[in-house]
Amino acid sequence: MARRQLPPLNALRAFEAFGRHGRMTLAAEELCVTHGAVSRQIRQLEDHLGVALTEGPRSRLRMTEAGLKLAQALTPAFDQIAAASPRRAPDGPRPLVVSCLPTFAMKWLIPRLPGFQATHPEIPVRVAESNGPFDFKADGVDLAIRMRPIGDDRSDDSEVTPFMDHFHGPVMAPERARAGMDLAEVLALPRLLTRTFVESWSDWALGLAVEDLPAPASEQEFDHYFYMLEAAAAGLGVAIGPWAFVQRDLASGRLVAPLGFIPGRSRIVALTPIEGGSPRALAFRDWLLAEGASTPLPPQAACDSRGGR
Amino acid sequence: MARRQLPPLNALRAFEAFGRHGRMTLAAEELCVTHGAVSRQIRQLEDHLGVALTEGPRSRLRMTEAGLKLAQALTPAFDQIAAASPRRAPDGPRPLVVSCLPTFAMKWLIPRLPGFQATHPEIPVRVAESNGPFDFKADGVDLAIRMRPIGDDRSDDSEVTPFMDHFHGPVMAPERARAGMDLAEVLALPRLLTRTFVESWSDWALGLAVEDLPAPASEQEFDHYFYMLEAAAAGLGVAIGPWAFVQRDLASGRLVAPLGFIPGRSRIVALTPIEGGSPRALAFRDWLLAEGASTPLPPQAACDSRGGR
DNA sequence: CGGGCCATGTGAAGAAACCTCACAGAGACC
DNA sequence: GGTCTCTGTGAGGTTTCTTCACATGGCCCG
Repeated sequence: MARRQLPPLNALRAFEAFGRHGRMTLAAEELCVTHGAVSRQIRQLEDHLGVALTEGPRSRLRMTEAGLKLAQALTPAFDQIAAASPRRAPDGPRPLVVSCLPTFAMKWLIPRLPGFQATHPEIPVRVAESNGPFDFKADGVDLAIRMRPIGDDRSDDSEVTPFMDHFHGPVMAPERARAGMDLAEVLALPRLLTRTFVESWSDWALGLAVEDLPAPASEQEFDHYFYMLEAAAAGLGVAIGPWAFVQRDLASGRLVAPLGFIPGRSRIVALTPIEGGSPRALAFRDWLLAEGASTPLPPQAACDSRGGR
Repeated sequence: MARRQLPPLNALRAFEAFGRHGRMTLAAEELCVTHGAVSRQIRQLEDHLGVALTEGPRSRLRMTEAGLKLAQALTPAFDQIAAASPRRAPDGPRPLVVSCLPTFAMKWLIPRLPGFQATHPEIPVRVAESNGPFDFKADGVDLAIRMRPIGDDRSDDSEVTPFMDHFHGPVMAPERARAGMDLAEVLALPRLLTRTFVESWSDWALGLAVEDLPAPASEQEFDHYFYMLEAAAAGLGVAIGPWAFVQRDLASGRLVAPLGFIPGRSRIVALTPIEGGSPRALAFRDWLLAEGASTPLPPQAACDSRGGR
């Protein structure tokens, strides 16, 4: 008689967070619980569905294809729920609202936020994740972080402050890579794309001074950057990963970048209202500049603009 | 640090079910819990959000506008989750799959299903709710229920069996209605539409031999029939309601139909595969015919084809 | 107008789910 | 081999959810 037979919702939420972060420990942090709780929830979900959602050794867990598919559907569903749920007005002072690309927030900004809080404990920060355009006034945004082509630093209603260069390169699971892999080999692998930045491959090729990329073995498109990167980690193919997004996964060995990284045609910029940028927003911008300057640069590209071996 | 601050998910599920059914008791039945549990969940959700989601006396509860907005967003989100969640294969015999319009399922078919089960306990039935086209083989559908214009009883791949006539008329909350209300008064009210049947008003006007409807005070469109009807019950305006869908709400007084009902240009039909319709599907079709014949007809239309007073 | 009916609100107690703590196992890296 | 990181798990406590039974309040009908 039940119209729907939904899996346990809390387990779905836990798995969705795991899907985005790629590690239970991080998902647990987001949900404000211990890693054990997340482990149990995901286990419960797998039992309920009768499908393996994770695979690999405990120390380097990845999603199965079924898991990736489920997580990709869950993220927009929960986003929709979050967007539709009115929030009661907070008691404290209005936080500084920073609009940011979701993956940049997760992989770069949020891990560094405690540093900002340490220097400016009086400024509460709220990160609003968004890919698209925004309006300072209508959306209550104080500062936005976006990608901008180099040179395109003019805007009618915002001041553009580049604070970090953008390097990118092909990344994949260690099992797919070989020592001394060359360009042709990489291009022969299945390619992974993200809908939020479909030009990634052509942009990267342009940086290599390669006009036309050969057709790939296959292509697969994802709705979000982080799912594309998780798919790469799961061994489904090769993705163009921005240095800032994959730095930690490279360090931990979940991903490798056999061709290294090259500078992209964009920079990561902070946007502030052209007039009346609040002191708090300017303080945040200054902190971004300092953090950008102290972020390590990628290793020397193993494959420079001459291409191939 | 939490990326999202989602309300309690189980409370959202309870409220979503309440939103579709319009009554806690029915929602509780769907969720296989008692009405008290649903009542508490919704109360918890209202406390969490700090927003009233329901209003009106206990015996005739309705959603507030905020509640309607939330419920409308939750339904597709949960649908998406349900669609993405793989289900383990059931143990028992393959059930008879009946594809049906969601609102017809909820308001007419499901309340009568126990009657079918009583006569045919050996045939398990699964109701698959769907608005769109379907494929008997690809979707595993044994029988489908759809609306069909009268006379359009031919089909390449299915046998069409009309089993119930379609009557419709404007319905609204009792507070919006007056005794002796006439056509002009009804047409002056805010109009409610549903995306799944946008022609409802023009179809109804055609039945009245009225060529052009005057522009309404305002229009509001909903994604589902049942939300449009809930909006009508909440007093947001007037909707064209099919007799089969609103019969129970009229009986209970949640809705009134001051102009009565007139025959529509469609009939409700059962579709079975043109060849190899299983005996189980035919048994179900026969049962539909009997149920359709025994469904009471609407009261005499207070407003016939001459229109107005 | 009073009794019956229906649907929801609620107190208290029991049931279920969840979380934490602490430790174990398993790779990875040096 | 030692150490670090991350996940799996047993036991036990805590919170949350449900149920049952009854109360409340509106509607209908005679």
